[in-house]
Amino acid sequence: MSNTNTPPGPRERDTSHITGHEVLAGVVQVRQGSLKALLWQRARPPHPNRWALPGGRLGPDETVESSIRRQLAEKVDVRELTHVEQLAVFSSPGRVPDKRIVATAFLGLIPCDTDPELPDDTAWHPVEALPETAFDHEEILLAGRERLRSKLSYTNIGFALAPPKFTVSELRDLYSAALGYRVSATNLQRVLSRRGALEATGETVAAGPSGGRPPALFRFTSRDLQITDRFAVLRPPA
Amino acid sequence: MSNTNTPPGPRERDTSHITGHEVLAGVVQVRQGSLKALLWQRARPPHPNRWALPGGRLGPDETVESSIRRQLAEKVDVRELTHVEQLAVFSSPGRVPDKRIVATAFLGLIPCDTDPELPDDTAWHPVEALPETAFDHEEILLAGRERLRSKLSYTNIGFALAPPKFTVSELRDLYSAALGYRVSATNLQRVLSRRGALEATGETVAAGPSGGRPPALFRFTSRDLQITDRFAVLRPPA
DNA sequence: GCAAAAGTGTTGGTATTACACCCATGA
DNA sequence: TCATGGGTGTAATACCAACACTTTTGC
Repeated sequence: MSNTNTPPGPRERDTSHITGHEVLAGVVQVRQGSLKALLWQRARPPHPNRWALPGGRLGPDETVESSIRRQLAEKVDVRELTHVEQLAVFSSPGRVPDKRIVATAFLGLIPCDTDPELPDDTAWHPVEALPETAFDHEEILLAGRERLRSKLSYTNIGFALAPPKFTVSELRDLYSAALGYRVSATNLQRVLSRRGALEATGETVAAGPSGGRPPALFRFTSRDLQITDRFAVLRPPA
Repeated sequence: MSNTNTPPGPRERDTSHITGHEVLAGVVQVRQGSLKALLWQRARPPHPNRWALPGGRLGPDETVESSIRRQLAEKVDVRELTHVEQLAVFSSPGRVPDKRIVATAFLGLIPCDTDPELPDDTAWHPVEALPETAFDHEEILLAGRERLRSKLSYTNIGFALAPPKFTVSELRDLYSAALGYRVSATNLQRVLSRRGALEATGETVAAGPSGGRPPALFRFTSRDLQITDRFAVLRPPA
């Protein structure tokens, strides 16, 4: 198994058996009513023209968390990333041809009110209709979507998809896009309010062009990830 | 940053900047009414005499999953491991002195009716009162306990701690030990039955020496991990 | 019979969904 | 005034914990 891309120089040994480590992130955002992922199109082999997740090699003096944040800063502003979390390690020996690279995969979230400047090779793609992806990046992205969908149910992770202030209707549209099915605004507001994750700002905005009652603006009480529904069952005694 | 343990030979370059990868597992079992972890005592530096998690270097042709199963087979029989799952990546540059080793951590579960033969340097220790541990292994173990506690609430993961057949009282003791608080046998049976995770075998066993009604034997309907409480809220429409 | 342990019935409380209904605005 | 979307009230259901009660054994 020789490395066909960067042949070893005269004084270098073949290090293809040495495990390299990369970090990758499935960065998603709700845009135009559906969940989109940030992908860049590869120019060079392997997998030319296919779409890949942002990421890169782990540096010697960084954790996987700091590494992925550093590398994403080249694609999107770090301040725009409202949440980053580890997903899993992907380590099939053949996941990258002719090399041995283990990947630590992350989920990254961007609120819907920001529209980062993207490099020319980079674009948003709907997660439910991905283009041809490189390596195992589709699997990583789908794992990220599953994680997001689960956490929408028992945490306040919605804050990471939402702007600082929003109407319940806007929040419902975000949840619907991420979950893939229609969510009731009525019940969404009640669930999040009962759990103390949501609060009214007291402000309202003007009604839309077709009329209707002017909606109130809400915010998440915390913009850090919190588990709001610990212990569905078998909870410890009070 | 030189490697003080295996100094580079004459023709070798200093590779201490190259990221090595290891796999580690927090292997736990309920023994004598409390959750115990499998640890081995280090003889050599770094951290001599401290207790460490089983694991080792990732091989060139294996995934992290197959690697940890291979390495655990040296400590405990793989057939005795009823469940193995990834926990997280631990990657602080200083987590192992003088080396750069990224670890993929796993949680491993062993049912309470097996008592593996252990090497001389290996022993079970209560997770709530660990001895002095090496590196970041205590953090890994506590993360594993948290994962187990969470999954006891919304999956059938109890199967991995229990023997093939058991009474509800025995199962209650397993859950109590793993969760760290008393669980009601009455409600435990009802929750797991309602979810279809538990079923009666039809058999009963003799009562204990102090009398009492002879308990019935139950089994888990599946011995693969299944999420039994998907979507606590915001569930998709029927 | 009595103590002990297992298992069932029942009740009160809470969480959640669905749906009816009221509210406030633009046209 | 009416259509429209926002928001509240409420009923039906399901789930859960706690506890009373019954069952079946050993002594």
